[in-house]
Amino acid sequence: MRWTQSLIPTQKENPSDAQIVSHQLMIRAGLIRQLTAGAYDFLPLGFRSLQKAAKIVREEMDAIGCGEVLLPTLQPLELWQKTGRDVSYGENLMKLRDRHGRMIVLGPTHEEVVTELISAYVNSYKQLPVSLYQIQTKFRDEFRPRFGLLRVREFLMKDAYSFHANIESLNEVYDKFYGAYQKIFTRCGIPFVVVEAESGPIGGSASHEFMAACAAGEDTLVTSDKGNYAANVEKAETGPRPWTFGDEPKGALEKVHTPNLPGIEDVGKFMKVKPKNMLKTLVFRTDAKGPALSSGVNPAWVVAVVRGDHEVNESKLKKAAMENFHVGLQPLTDDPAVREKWAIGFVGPDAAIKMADAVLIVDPDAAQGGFWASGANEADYHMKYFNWFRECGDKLADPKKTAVADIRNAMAGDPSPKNDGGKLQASKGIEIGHVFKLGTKYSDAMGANFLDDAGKQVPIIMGCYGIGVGRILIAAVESLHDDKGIIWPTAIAPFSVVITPIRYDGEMKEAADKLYAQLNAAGIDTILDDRDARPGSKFADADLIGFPVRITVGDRGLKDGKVELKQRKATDPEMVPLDGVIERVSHLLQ
RNA sequence: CGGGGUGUAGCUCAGCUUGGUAGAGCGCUUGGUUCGGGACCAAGAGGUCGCAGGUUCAAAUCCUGUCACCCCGACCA
Repeated sequence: MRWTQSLIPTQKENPSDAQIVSHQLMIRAGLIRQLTAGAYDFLPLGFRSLQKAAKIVREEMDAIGCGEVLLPTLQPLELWQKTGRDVSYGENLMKLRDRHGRMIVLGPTHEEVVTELISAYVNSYKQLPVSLYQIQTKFRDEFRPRFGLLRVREFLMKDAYSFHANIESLNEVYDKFYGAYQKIFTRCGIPFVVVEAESGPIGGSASHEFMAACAAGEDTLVTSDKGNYAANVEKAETGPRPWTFGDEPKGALEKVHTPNLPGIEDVGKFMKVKPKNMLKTLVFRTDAKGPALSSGVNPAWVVAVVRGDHEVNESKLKKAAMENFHVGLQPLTDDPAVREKWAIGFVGPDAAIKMADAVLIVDPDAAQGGFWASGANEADYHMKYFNWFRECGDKLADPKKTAVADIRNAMAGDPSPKNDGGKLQASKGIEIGHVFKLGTKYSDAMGANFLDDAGKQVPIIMGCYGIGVGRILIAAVESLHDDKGIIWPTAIAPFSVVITPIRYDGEMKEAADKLYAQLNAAGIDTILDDRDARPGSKFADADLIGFPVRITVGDRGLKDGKVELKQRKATDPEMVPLDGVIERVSHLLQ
């Protein structure tokens, strides 16, 4: 490619609305341009990188025997109604009405469509397993698109689905995808970690996320300093944390008027109590009738208590509620019916004790003696010197009323769940891939069954596997750049080599043209900077875009029959004779 | 959706408080001098100041509405 024949709008200044490095650099290097919130033009260089990443993905999918398909973006809403995801996917689902008044969904993912496809053609266990993938544009009406390509409404995704007659087959194929993903991200040159993620209906280690470690990431990873545990914070467990409710009261209960204070922090400041000495109390409505409590009433409410500086982890709480009280939970909503019964915002743990149809789940860190402040169960009031036993009595020891369980997000400093003395650490990452054992959620909903070897109709077992292709680029740029610009890994660089003639005329032009032809003939991806620009700005652009190798053709070197060869990641250039360029470049690009 | 902010030339921004014929730097065009890390001189092109109303003799500037974009938050009420 000749520079002057392409569209490469580099710019010196950072765009004012770009917050993270990858966004800034990708715009400055002329790779992408924002059209509207969450939608980007891929310009020639950006598209080349995207295509190279997609090609690597494609090769590794083909290598594990996955068949490539292309499924429609336009999907009938009815399909989504079958699985209930027209509701559960919520506002993120892009919908439109066609000229006949039919409701169309712009596909955010393709479980419904691919399951429909498989159910039409697969009837027997003899046809299983099958794996399909596609690389295609997805649409999600993200609440808040941001950070360049990180969170967008339209993006290129590789999505794959596998179909199985039994769990063993799923596990086998899942491991293949897992391995393929490791190869993909390794080939792309991105530093990444695999973490346990929120597991699916099958349980166990049924879901893994591939994370590129970087401070700009939206996900929080938790890892053990022993190096043997890594999980998404949504999933991360902690080792046992000792607890005891017992302690002598530190003082008489003191009610404090705390009006118009929106959060724990504000209340704490007002009362001069640190959040870690406060109890945060959340009220959840149950969604199923559990067994009778000691009071003889089914629990309608689960009251969760964590320390003021901690965050409730809803899926841990759900699990604890199920294990201890055999009830499911409804998501938190601001409901007048809830406010009628509870002084929402000012609830104290003792309210759960007094309420006959409520149960209490306390995080170990909150189930300690000492000084506590909490809500006073009355609008605009909190209380100080809350003491567990004095305020709650022996109901704390009643397993049908009270449970202590890990219900908060893991944090740096927590004990590792491996129970080996490891301490957890927290860091940020970008989710670039996700593998997931789906089970029969979609085949059940859509009636995708097959006849097993006993002649019985059973639902197909599924797995699904996604990669955000654009995020591969972000992850690379975020982790590989310096103050001059991007430092592309060769595998996904827009071009491997840039030829920079000091002046594009005379001898230098001749030599540059010849090298350009030779490199292309050798199958090396090369761009020729044939602009009539000063060397300084050509160098600056080459560094900004981040081509792995730059060949500078200047009169100084040509006198000795040499050109200068510089790797983007290296500090010093080397002089190479003209007839040795191909060999040297091939070597450097390996 | 709540809160905050910004819309002026392709890009980064000034001008707005206190209304009076539209500005700078970068980029772009032409000519010249230059030419190994973002050159210099000279001459130019380019904006109905997001959009719509209103106030006024007069609006980028004041008022109202609206749209777009950015940031923060959004389960801890």
